[in-house]
Amino acid sequence: MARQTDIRLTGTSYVVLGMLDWIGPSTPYRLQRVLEDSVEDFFPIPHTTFYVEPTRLTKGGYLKETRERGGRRRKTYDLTAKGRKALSDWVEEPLTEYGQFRFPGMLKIFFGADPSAFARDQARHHRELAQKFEGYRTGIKQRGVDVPEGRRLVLDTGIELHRWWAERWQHVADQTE
Amino acid sequence: MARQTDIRLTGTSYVVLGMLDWIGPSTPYRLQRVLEDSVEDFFPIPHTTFYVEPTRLTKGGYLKETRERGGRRRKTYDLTAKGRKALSDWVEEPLTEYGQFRFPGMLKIFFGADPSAFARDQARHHRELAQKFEGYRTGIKQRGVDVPEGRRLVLDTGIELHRWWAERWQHVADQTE
DNA sequence: ACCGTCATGTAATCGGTTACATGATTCT
DNA sequence: AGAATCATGTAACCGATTACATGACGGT
Repeated sequence: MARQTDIRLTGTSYVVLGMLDWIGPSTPYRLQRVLEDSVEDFFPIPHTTFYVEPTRLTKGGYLKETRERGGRRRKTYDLTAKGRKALSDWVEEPLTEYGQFRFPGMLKIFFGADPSAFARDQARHHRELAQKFEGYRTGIKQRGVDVPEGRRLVLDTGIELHRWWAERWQHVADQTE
Repeated sequence: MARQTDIRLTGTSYVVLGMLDWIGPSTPYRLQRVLEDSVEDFFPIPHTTFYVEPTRLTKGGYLKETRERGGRRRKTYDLTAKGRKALSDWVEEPLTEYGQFRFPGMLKIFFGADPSAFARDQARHHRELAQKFEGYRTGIKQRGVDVPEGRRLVLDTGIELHRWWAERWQHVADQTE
């Protein structure tokens, strides 16, 4: 077995582990695309991180990497036993953190910016995201796919959340113009 | 004038600049305390960063630092003209980013955790925060303090947001036990 | 055959975080 | 006087981001 370095597992790490467990062996690109359509809302990750983080995880022994011979010479990652174990440990562990928000717009308003300059655009953004995920939900329902309760719950929350923010920004826009 | 290093201004930088503009010359500790009671919700920052970031900003020429002689030898920071300018530029600039969420709890649920283990606690957390900020709002109203519209708006949004999340987690708790 | 975009990465930087430490003040 | 907690910092690490770059593929 290759020498392993000790690495710390971060939220990002668990996203990678979790997604590999969910969708099976994947390339960084695929991980990124699937993230966009699933939990990006609750844990955004830039695309390059998917080329960096799996390397780390491989060094730590949580993943194994295989590389395509020809063509794009893609790297594909898969969970090792250690990776699978780490993931399920994390899932079982009690949750110690609370959610966080990062809203530069609110910051700007707080420090004096005029919301009417951007509130409408922010509203549109959240409305679009709500619609996108609603589309997924409808698709799932129509095709009668069996989705685990947890995932349904997260999807629902995402939809409601974006709706809420869309309304909120709309409210701000209406009030301030 | 002291030699200035070029530094990039981040969200954190603008929080520091904005708060100094708002509450006047302050120590790191004070900045941190005031943050907790204001925009922490929309931009969380750990306490040590308030001892580091102002140093950076001072190097960049955005702040000036004065140090207490005796006692705790506190450092107090204040805006320079450059700092004030940077802040107002940022306030005027169009907003290019959208809000982000980071909810490890949702992540865990998505990857299979049992929400009933922590949903109730998460709900309590958000309920408490909602109450805390409601307290501020009531206080402001009762004392008839004149708060700029933007700040009122952000405060309101914070309250509603935490209420929403409290209800949401409560809903999750009720559904899954 | 060319063009656009899809896809895949590397390298370097640096901001944020963690871990550690200790002095000052307040409370009992 | 002693305990508790309030307050103030430093140092080092490292994960995430930014900037850069280029090859593969699909469409026309």
